[in-house]
Amino acid sequence: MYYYYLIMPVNKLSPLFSNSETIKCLYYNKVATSTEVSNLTGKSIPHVIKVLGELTKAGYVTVNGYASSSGGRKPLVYSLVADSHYILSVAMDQFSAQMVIVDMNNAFVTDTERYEFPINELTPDALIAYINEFLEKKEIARETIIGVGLTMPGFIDTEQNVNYTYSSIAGESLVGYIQQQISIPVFLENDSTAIAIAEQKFGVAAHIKNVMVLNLGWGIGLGMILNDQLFTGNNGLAGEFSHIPLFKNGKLCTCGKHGCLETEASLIAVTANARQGIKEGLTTSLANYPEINADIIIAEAIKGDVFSVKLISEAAYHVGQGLAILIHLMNPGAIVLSGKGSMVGKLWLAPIQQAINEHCIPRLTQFTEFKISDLNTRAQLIGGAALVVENFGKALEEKLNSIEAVT
Amino acid sequence: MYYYYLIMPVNKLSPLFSNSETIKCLYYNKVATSTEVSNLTGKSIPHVIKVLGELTKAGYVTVNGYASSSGGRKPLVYSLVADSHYILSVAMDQFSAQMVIVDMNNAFVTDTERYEFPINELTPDALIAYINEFLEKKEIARETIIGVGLTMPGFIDTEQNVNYTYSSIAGESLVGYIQQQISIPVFLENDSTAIAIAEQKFGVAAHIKNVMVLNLGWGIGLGMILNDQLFTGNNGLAGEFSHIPLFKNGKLCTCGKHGCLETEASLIAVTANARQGIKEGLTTSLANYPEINADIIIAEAIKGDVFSVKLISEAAYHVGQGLAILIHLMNPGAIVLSGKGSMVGKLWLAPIQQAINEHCIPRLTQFTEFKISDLNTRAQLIGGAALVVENFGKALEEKLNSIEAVT
DNA sequence: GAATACTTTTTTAAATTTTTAAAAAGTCTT
DNA sequence: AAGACTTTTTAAAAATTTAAAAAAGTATTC
Repeated sequence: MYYYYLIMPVNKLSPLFSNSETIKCLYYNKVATSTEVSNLTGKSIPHVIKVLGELTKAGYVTVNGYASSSGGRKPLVYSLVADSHYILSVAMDQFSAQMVIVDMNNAFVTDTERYEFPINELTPDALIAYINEFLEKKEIARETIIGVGLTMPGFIDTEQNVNYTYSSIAGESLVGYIQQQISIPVFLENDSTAIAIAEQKFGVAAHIKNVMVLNLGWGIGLGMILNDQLFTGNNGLAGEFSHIPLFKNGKLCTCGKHGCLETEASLIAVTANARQGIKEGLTTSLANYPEINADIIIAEAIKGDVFSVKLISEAAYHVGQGLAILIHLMNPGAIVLSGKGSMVGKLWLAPIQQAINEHCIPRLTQFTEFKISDLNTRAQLIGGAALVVENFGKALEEKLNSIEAVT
Repeated sequence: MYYYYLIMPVNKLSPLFSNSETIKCLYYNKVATSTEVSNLTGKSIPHVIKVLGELTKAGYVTVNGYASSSGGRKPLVYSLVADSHYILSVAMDQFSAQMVIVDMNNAFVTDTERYEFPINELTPDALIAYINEFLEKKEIARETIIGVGLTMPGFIDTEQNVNYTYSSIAGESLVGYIQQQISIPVFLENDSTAIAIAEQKFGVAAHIKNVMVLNLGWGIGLGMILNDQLFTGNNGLAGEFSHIPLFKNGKLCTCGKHGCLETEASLIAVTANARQGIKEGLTTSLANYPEINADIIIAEAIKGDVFSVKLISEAAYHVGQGLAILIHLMNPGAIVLSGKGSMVGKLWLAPIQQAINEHCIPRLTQFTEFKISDLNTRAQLIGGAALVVENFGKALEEKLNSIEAVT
């Protein structure tokens, strides 16, 4: 089992790289017929059938019987062999990392574990230790893991594999270092971008050509799907929705500028406003807590605390102001509320709509639909796994190279 | 000559449609070697050489001798036959239409004529009369014109071929009507989008993957090049930069909303501010005019009138505020100042930079370059012609169909 | 309820396209 | 001026697509 890749002649495997489009297709659709794969990959049916046959022989793909037909020959149904490979998804936010292992049917095959630490204190070696600990605990053979999807906040340059914001963990060449230490290919991506991928492939953004996916968390991230593909800008830094200069409130933002959207609309701003309100002696159930945080405000808002609802509504209205700009510029087919904050998506929706109605040309708004994510807190983990699938060919190749280097 | 298309068997021509990528490539590069065409179209060299041979035989392409080589066999240089076809470009703004005929080397082969009228009073029949008048005056055989590129301001849905803003001239099916009346295929596009195409293909935006092209005119239009291709949103309505809600000035915009960028930054706003200043008795050479307009203010600003410069600077600063948002969202490689207003591009640049410095995260600005168009007032006309080239295959097909219908 | 018409998928064979390799044509250095 | 190196073009092989036929169903009709 361990020597699987070694026994197989290298040049025998090479067609697999070019077949990664078919693998992606099956991963995102769970099951598919040859016609469906043909339509999705843009390859001809005879070619697709040949590829599927090869992949079946190689153990990546299996036939699941026949699908029904509206009249005509029943098509064979193909799917990936769920346990042929696994993916480790590592989803970080400012204060923790969540890990889970995903199979080739996009199913979580382990519990999700959370490791807590402030992100800017994390070292590569500490992260490696967490990953090793997790893998040993879950008793998944390292050789079956095709790649690690590492997703985190920050300005991430995916060409250079660098996180400019948190360079201690993902600075220059550190991704390469981690990859080498755990002997599994590692793919790095921004958290909001990962969430956008998840929503596009498995969420409410599926099959919409142009989508703005909001990551409602500590800040307000934005992942953009334009013309059915991820848009990350000229240097991978697009989507800094949080820091668009929108207010003349004089409030200093963490980015060093004044009046960013974040200063009025993030959960950090909401928490600050809550503290101010309590200090002023407002009637609110928040006053019963010794110390408050965003989770508490959200919880109380759901329970119906008027002040908490007002706080979130205000933030949401400001987000809506920003979205009005986005709609004018991008004319998107949909805007998706995702990320942690989407758990209370309906609380956000009304004030956002209000702001849009006030600030948008009606002719434009009619084309943009609002949707609330149903992936909940799993979005980033799913996106991280999809990131590895997107790079399946590359992952396989790197795995081969590393094994070749050992022999 | 007249029956050229009829003599040729229809199915003989069909490969030409699929060769339109090669034609586009030659049109945009003026001259190109087989290797260049191969790289640009993504087709293999043997295939490109075959296609070029066919096109040469059909009279579309000619060989221009050999290019120099940095070491190695000299490549053959191909170009389009300049007079094999012509394009009529019709560029409208709010008050006039400019027309010119362009050959297959992207050269203007006639003078540019201007027809004046308020755009919302123009009828399709009037436009048809202007076009016919122009064509007869220029003595260009109608059969050699492969298509008309019609570009104008307004919310244009390129799927439906409808201008929602000025529907009297380009409402439902009116484009089809014009096309039928003049027996030449017509292609409709937004003015700012046309300018963006022109800048990408022939201007300072060439070879940059992600570019924001500003159309500085009566309003402030925006055409976006994302991942090397035009982005027009889910319904062709993207780029409404003029109407992003940015101010709390209470000023009513033509769009019906308050506080649009246009209310502070357009030439209309500049003119209003100028009148106000004159009324207040400020010292300015503008006071010498019985009635002022944007052209006069620009002229006086160039001459050095302090008040005029201040007016334009203020507008430019506001444009810069909007651009700061754009940079955060899109992380563009370049921002191009184009359109009529770019004639005084340097006047705009300093205050825009000022605003960017104040409102943008420095890490982002370093990746975005500012450029001033060198296409001047020709940008929209060039873009209109390019629009026809982009649809060359379609144009040829429609021409064929219309001739077929006659026989 | 069997025969026929219609759909849809799969297979087969032919045509096209692309890739790979080799040959031709040229430049540059020593 | 010869040989090493580059680049384009041609030729042959490999891969992919297109078109057509065959296979396997479903629905309808008499």
